[in-house]
Amino acid sequence: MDKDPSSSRRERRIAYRRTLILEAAARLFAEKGFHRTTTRDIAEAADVSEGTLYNYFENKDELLMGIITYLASTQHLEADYEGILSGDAREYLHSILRARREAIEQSGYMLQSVLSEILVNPELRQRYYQELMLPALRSLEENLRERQEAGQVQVGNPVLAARMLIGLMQGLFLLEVLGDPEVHNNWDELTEVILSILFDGAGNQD
Amino acid sequence: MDKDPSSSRRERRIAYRRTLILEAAARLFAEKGFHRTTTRDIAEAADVSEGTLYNYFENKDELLMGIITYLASTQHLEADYEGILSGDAREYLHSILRARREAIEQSGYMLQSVLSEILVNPELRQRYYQELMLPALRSLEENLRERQEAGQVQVGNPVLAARMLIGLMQGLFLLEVLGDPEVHNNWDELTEVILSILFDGAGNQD
Amino acid sequence: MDKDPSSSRRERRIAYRRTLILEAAARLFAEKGFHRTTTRDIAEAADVSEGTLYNYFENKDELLMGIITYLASTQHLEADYEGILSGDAREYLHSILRARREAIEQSGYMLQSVLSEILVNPELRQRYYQELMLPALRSLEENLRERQEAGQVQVGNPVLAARMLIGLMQGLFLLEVLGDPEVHNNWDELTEVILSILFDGAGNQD
Amino acid sequence: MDKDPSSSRRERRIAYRRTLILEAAARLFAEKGFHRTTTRDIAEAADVSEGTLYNYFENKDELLMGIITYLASTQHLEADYEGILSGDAREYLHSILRARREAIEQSGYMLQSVLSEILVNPELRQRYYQELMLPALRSLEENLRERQEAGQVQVGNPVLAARMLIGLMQGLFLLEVLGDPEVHNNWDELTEVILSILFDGAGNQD
DNA sequence: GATGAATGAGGGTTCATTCAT
DNA sequence: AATGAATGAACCCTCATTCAT
Repeated sequence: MDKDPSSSRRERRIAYRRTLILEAAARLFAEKGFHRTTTRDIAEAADVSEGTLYNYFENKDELLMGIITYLASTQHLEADYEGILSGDAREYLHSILRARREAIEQSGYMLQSVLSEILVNPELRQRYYQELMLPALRSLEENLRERQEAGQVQVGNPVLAARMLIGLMQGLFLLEVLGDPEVHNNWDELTEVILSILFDGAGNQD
Repeated sequence: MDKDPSSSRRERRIAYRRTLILEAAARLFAEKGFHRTTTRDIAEAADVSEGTLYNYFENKDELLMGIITYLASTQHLEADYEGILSGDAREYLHSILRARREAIEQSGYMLQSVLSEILVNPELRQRYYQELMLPALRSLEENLRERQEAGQVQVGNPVLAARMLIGLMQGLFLLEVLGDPEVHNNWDELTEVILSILFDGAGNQD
Repeated sequence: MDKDPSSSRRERRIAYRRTLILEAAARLFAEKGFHRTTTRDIAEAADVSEGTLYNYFENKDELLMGIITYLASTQHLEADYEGILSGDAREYLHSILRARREAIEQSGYMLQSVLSEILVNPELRQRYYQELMLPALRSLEENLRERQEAGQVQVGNPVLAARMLIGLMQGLFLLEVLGDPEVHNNWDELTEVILSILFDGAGNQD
Repeated sequence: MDKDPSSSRRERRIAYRRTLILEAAARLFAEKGFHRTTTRDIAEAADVSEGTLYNYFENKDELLMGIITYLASTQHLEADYEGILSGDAREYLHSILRARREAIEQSGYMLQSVLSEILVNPELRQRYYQELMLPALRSLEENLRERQEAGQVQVGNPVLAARMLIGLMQGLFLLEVLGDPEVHNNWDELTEVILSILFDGAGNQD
């Protein structure tokens, strides 16, 4: 009697359903915004009833919190920025930019869905900053400090340099969301321009 | 009878009230978001009746449009980026960063109020991009191109370099909104770090 | 220009509307209970929109509170019980019973609408007790005490005798609501029986 | 195999569980009302699952019916009122008041839980009247009639006098529920006052 | 019999918008 | 132009009930 397998299959389906709901919600939030998305919309997109939503999330706000937690758990931004010291500094930055690009392609809609509300919801804002932003900033700071000590880079204050780089990437994401065709179509060349300026400087030293 | 003087005085009063409403709305939108702000909230903050709002704006959405138009008309971002070719390139970038800082201090809440909706409202997004973003990008592109032709800077593709710089500034604004204390408290030092990296490069060329 | 009269007519209509809503609500609450009555039901019965309900009452619960306040303001139960000392004691009690009967015929549905919830809603219960029950008890106590001192009646402890009489009247109201035909059809005879027992006693003193 | 014993043990367990559910429900209904009590509340209080409730009761309304039936089967109000003719009339009334007091102390919450709905639910009201009220009224009527014929009491119309007495006791219960401290704290003295007035009259016959 | 996840109809409440004054 | 009461569509959420396990 395959009862255990079947019940574990059910359990898995239940656990999976939470993710399905979260993804459906995030997609809709990114498309039309948190407030213009109704719980009915989400239920339909996730192929469950409205009531079921509330078996998985206490209320609509908790869906946003859930998205942040999900992002924090799957993205491990700090991992991206920890990198390996042994690697060439330029290659390190290159890999960061590549990782960001991939993350955005895969789950940019999640970031977008949440970013809109973060701008105007203090509670959410703090959670986002603590759980996603700060870990990323800390990892990058640390890496820059070590590389600077090792003489690989010259960034002055690593704490502020980390802000500059993270800010740069957030800003490029914003331009992408705004639909700027240059950023969208020429990512690779843009990466080159960025790397070149950041490493060699835009000043004409000749 | 002196209708013209009296009506122009009235016109001025009307225009002034329109601005008052817009500022009240923007402040509230930045604080708690467009959708959590009711027309009643705005009416109270602007010290008019709800009905009166609709004499100045067709509907609530038009307030957002109004804020964008207001920003476009008062900020003249392109002016910031046009700068003067004669000036030193480093000094030019420095002045851009200073201008951004001042603009954000004065009317950052307006940008914030609108940015949240821009992320999830295609119509608004396009308007923002066309009226504010693109002019700024174009000015900066042009300036960079001319400076590069004059041999003052080395940025590769000026179109993409402009994206990098504008993106960087947008991203720093985001970090500021998120409440990052480093960005907020050490703006001058951050400016130095940015200028140094952008001009001299972070790579250790010794 | 009859502007003042017309606006005061409007004002009167507005003030009156509150009462209309309250009466409509009470009638429905008595018929099918507070919880089985929807705000839509009330709005339709009062011939206003649902939204308008909320211009007059903060929420559905406040309708119940409003009914209690209305009862307290219109019934002036204490007045009923204050009576006139000069009057014959038996006539006094008779007039109390008559007054109760009339009050119940006119606004019994209001009492019924509220009584159901009072039994299971502590907040409402306290309000009802303080605003309606206690004043009536106090007046009756006082009257009984004075009459007893004047040698008109013999009730032992007036505080408890007041409980007995008020309890009796509440209980008869309950029997009426329960649809007991005897109480409903023979009120006058019942009054005689009550007066006779209360004054002369049911014990056979011969 | 001994199926009968085991099944009767099971039957007993089932009947017991039914009672547990009923008691849990009544307690909650008395506390916060029928409509504010969810089936989940009841299930938790009775330590069963929500689904199990529906194995014992067809639906939520049937719980109320069940409570009335339970009251009717356990209280046997008629028994209280039948009394023994041989006893002294005053003693008879005294024992009635004592019995009510005890019944209320033991299962007043059940009466309260059901009374609230009775006031606004015609179906329930009729059932309550037929199954509980009428039997009590009939017994008391009969007893009074016999005692009057025997010359023990003078109540005029025994049918109406029964209403007066039952009404009085219901009304005292209401005052108790309302939290009146006098009724609650001085029950014995109140009993004396009532007996004295009912038997000897409040009129000053000297 | 027992469970509890899934359901979806229905309810209270909000709020942008209108319009008579 | 200014007002603010009236409106009603729409939304979030609850909860009695069902049913597969």
